Amino acid sequence: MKLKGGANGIGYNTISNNILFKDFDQNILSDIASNFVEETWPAHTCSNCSNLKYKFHIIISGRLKVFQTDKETGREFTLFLLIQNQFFDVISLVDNCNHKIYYESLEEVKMLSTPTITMRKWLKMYPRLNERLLTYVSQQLLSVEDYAVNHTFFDIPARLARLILKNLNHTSQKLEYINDLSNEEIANLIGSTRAVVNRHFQDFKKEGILKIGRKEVEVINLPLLLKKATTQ
Amino acid sequence: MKLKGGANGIGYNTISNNILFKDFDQNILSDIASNFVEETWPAHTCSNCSNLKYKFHIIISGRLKVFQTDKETGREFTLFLLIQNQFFDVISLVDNCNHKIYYESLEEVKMLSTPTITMRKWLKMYPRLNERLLTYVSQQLLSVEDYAVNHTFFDIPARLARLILKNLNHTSQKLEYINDLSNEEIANLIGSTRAVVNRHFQDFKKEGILKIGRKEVEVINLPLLLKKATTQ
DNA sequence: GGTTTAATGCTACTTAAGTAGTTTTACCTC
DNA sequence: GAGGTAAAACTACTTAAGTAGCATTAAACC
Repeated sequence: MKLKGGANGIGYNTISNNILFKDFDQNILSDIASNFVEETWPAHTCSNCSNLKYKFHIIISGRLKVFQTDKETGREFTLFLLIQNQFFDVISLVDNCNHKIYYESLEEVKMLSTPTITMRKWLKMYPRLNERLLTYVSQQLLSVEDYAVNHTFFDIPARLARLILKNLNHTSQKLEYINDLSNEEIANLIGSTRAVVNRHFQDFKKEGILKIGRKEVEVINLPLLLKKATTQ
Repeated sequence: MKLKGGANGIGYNTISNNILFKDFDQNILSDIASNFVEETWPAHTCSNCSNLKYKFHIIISGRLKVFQTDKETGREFTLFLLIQNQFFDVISLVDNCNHKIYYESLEEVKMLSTPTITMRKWLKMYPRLNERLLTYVSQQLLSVEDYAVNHTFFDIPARLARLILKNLNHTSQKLEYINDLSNEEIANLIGSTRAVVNRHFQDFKKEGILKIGRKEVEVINLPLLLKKATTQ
């Protein structure tokens, strides 16, 4: 499962193209890459923060769901879907708070990992890293803020419409990145439940807004969808 | 309204005690302090990001509400209540995204401000600043995440109970920091409305959990409140 | 091709959040 | 102490989100 990330391997390529280490000297990059190991999580591998507390990860391929659960009801809420070049967990890098969070690979996910302690050493050595992590965390903050605003001000049809619009490829009229998700996973993204999401998908179909296949969504009437996204 | 922050004035004191600049050399601190000006916002002064886009602020005293509004319904949602030594807006410092957000002083608020461009210059000069901003933004991320989780998993009584517990002084049994807020402002904090918050406050009173005066909350039965906070 | 499994579709019901509107209370000011 | 104002308390109503349970369909796998 683990391979040493050699100077010319996938590790080096990932590191050198990553926003964090972009424009670092080549020999520094080699050194950094050699301190990362490659990990592969098969589809639907689950983990929680306590297992990963002491490691920092960079995704190479595949989608990783970052989520919270309510033990009482079993409901999930997806905070982020991480893809290529994104990292986790920045929070545990910054301070040792007990940030309870869960991870699941939606398909096979390849990633690089290095001990938190190593990453902290680099943060001291290369101050640029702090700046870049700051940009990344700020984007995450905006993303969660967006979720909070949507959940507070909009009903499910509007939240569903906004999720679709956010992930819409305007040339193909189809969804990118979340197109193959089940109703259940869509519900987790907008903070609702499968049955409710499905109910509104049916409405959207009847109103001629969407064409919905199995794990596939296509927008038929964009103006109507835009209207759904703003008015309750 | 504006005063030059002199080397021995309130500006210098605020800067030198702030987490951002703590342990900087005294002459650097003086230079930094001299680039800040003091501002006073009377109670209930409102502003939005577009007015403040080019300035970075540090609160000296008073509470500043950071919020979003829905124009349709007029509802508000409070993201943060900023107090002494906290800053805004870090996001506009990091990238020039159009982060739409509003500000309102709950009472008279004193703060220091400096142009964003000056702050950016310091970030380049003193890399430590990035590290400290990163810690601050990470905390904000956790705070918004907490809001999102609460809003997704818990009903109003639970969210209300959790808000009270988070702000409870365990020796006095009274609320700190948000004790004098109206039902309306409490509602904004948990993403609900005044009437609903009041309804559940009445229930909490009847159940002997809280004693509620005008703009004052006291916890009578802590175990029951804890129970409300976890079960729906 | 037949069986199993998972996703989707659908119906019926419950409940709590939101809304509107009015009444009462406390507080502040003159 | 009277009058005005803002917050809080209360009543009645509407609606949509959530829940449960089952039916149907598509895909996956022997």
